[in-house]
This record gives sequence, C-alpha cells and structure tokens, in this order.
Amino acid sequence: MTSIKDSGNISKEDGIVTVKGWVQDIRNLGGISFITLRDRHGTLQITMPKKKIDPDLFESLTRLSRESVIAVTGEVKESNQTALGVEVIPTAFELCSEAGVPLPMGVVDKVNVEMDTRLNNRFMDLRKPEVKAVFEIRSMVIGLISEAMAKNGFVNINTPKIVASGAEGGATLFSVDYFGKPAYLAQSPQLYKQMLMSTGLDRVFEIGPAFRAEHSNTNRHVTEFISFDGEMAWINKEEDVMAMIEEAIDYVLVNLKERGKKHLEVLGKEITVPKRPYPLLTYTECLKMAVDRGLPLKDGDDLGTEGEKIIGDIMAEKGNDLYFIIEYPEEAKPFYIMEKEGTGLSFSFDLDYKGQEISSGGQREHRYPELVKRMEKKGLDPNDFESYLNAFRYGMPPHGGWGIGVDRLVAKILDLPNVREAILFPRDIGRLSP
RNA sequence: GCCCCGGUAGUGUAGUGGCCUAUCAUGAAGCCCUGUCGAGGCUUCGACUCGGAUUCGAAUUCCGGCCGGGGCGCCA
Repeated sequence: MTSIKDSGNISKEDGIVTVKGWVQDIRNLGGISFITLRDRHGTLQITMPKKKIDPDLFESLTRLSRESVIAVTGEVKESNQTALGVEVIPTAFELCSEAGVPLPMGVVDKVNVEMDTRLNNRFMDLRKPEVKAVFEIRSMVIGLISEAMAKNGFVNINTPKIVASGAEGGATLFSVDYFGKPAYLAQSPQLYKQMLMSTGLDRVFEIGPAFRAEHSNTNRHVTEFISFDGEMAWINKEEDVMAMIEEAIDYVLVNLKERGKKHLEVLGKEITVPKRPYPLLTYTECLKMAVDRGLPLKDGDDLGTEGEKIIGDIMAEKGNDLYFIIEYPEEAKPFYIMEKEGTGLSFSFDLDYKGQEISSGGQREHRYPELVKRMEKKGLDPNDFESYLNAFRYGMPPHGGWGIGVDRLVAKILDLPNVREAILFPRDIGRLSP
C-alpha cells in the first residue's frame, strides 16, 4: 500500500510511501546519490544507491533542478546516518513541476540575501524554515488573541475599511474613489467600535487591517498593518482596560511558549513571560528617567524614539519587558480620549514592549457635550462626525479600549529587527508589489 | 517631510583614475567519486543601475534620474 506522508512523521513501519515536496539539494557521489526533499514540516533524505535502483530513475532524479516539486515513491529504510533516522529508497517518482534555473535566490545557499531581494521573491524566501516559522507563530498569536477575548466575553466584530472620514485627521488617509464620492481607507476601527458601546454589545474586538498614508521610513512602520482593537463598556477607569490587555497578552505569551515550541526552536528563540502586573510608569517619570540618562529633554517634550529605547533598557534591567506608560498630556492624545480635569493630563496609556510602543488606549470621553468640546479643541468640525456623535446622544455607557499592532507584537515577541519580517507581503512607502 | 549612506554575475561581495581581459564566495553547466548531509576534487559560465559631464583614459570623480538601506519626526 502506498501512503502519502509529510516528511516529519515517517517511520520504517510505513513500508512503501509516497512523499511529496521540493528538491532542496542533490548530492551525487557517483555510485550513490542523495536528494534532500523538503515540505512544510521538514526534510527527508532520498537515497539512491546506483546499483540497487533503476539506472533511468537514478539519472532523472539526480539531474533534477533544485526546488523542483516531485512525488517520490519508495521504501522507508532505517538509517543511522540521517537526522530522522530513516531514508527513502525510491522505486518511482513523478515530476510535478520543474523549477527554473538559476533560482532568483537560494533557499539554502551559504550567502546572505538582502531583505529587499527576499521581499521581491517572498514565495521563495518563505520556503526557508526560519522564515516560515515566523508566520506559523503569527498565526498562533492571532488565534490565542481570539481565545483570550472569547474567554472574557468579547464579541468578534468586523467594521468597514472603506470610510467617509478618518478618526485622527486627514493627512494620513488613503483616498478612494467611491462611485464618484470621496472616500478613504480606514485608519482605525476607533469610531465604529465606540459606536458599538451604545448598543449593548458591550465588549468587542477586531483583528483587521488599518491603513496609514504616513511617509514613514523606519523599521517599525508600514502603510498597511493589522490592528488588534478592543473596546469595553462599564469601566470605572482606564486601569480596567489595562488589566484586560495585560491578561490578553499574558495569555498569548504563556500559551505560545507551550504550543509554539516547535517553531520557536526553528527560530532559536525562547519566550520570556514578563512578571505581572506590568509596571506602571507615568509619562513624567519617564521623562525624568530619560533625562537622568543624559537625554536633553525638557518638561512637555516628547519622549521620542531614543527616550523610548532608554526606558526600554532601564526596564529590561529590572526584568520588565512589558510596562505601561500612563498620564500622557491630553494635547498629545486624540479627541476621543477623556481628559483628567484640571490637570492637562488624560486617562490614557501606552503599552511598551522592549522599548517600543505596541499599544495605546485609554478611557474614552462618553459624555456628549464634553466630546464635542474636545473635538473643537482639536480643530475638528463636529458636523463631519455626525453619525459617530449620534451614538453618544441617546445613552452611551462609560467605556475604554485599546489598539495593538499585531505585526509589531509578533516582531517584538521574536526580536525581529524589522516589522516587515512579521508581514507576508508588507506595504510601505516604496513597496506595492508583490 | 527632513538628515545621512549605498547600487559590481542569479545571490552576496572585493575593488577609491591606468596594475580590471574586474576579486572571492555562493550558484549554474560538465566531468570524477558508493554514505553524503555547508560533501569533496577538476574545468567552464556569468556583472560594473540609467543618462549626461570631466579626462588621453572612469566600476572608481562630478551632476541628474531611478532603485534601495539607516536614522529622525509620526504612530500600531
């Protein structure tokens, strides 16, 4: 009997098998030749002793181009000279797809390949186990987020990505021609998830794309990213939101450490689950810490990237990879954030992970008159937000929420040097293809 | 948007006015080899981002375009 197996779970007891995959490498020693066959799960050696197999079979297998896709039928034999402890002696094979020569980039070559070349040939790049593993992990992270949210009674929602107005102002919106009317790609589900707080669906979350036409050129910005947004009603203060996000992230890390073992091993990474509760730093404290380390900042200055990194280093020394920064000045935060009356501060927070912001959130302004005041203070015209504001006119509970960059989260969990490494086909200011 | 830096075979690099008919590795093609797994040995193939300028002479200097990298601002 012939069975189809992936290369990761083959044993001698299988007898005759058919294995399918990519020809990663061929080593012809003259009287014997070897193929390393690769699939999603690993590699398997096909061994061809010249005198023991059909000469035509030996010849055609040995002459294949690297990365061709084949199906090989043969007998599984034990071998103390292969990593798996088994090898397959072929009796037949089918060439499913012949790979062109030369390859645009090697899968196992001993040369570095630049990220640009890799992204231009992402299909090939993803054949590398260590690249593929990132996306196995990413898939788990997203699954674990959903589990954590479901456990806490959150409803999984989808909000429109083609919208009539932005949440944060016009400069970073992508324009779309919507049957002759001006429209935009959504920067954030912010306004929609807040509107839902007035419906009784009092805990919602969404994992979906967000678009920002920012001319950013950094290792942590792309123009299309995946945002994990949450919003919850009936909160007393922004700490209720922070407790929820902490619980969700802890759930992700704890379970990923367990379930992601195989992929983490491929990447040579270990997950350190930070102690709970995550420390709270006020914005003012952070400024002071940065100044103490020699950064020339004044009161009211922005912490900046360098400041963020310094705080990250200080917290890392204490073993805190994740920490909240609270009490941001209200003018640094959007209109929908609630002010701490008379202080110039706001009920908002950022969550930083290893010196980089991965999330921001806070308590929202749910009181209609105050909300309109904040809009005006920010130079926005309330008339442009009529359908949003309507939801606040007829009974809106206190609420708050957050947004987390999923790509950044994955990049930080795995210590990837660039957020693009955590995105299959990243979109940035210069990249629209593939 | 601002400030730096770069572009040499399929991939990754060396080369800072003539020694370049351009280095090395990887790759590809061919040959030898019965236990390789970064196989080994021998032979061969393959490149100066584009357009101008300077010069007797440009991969090398200058200007512009295109493409890319790093950093900042902004944020997720």
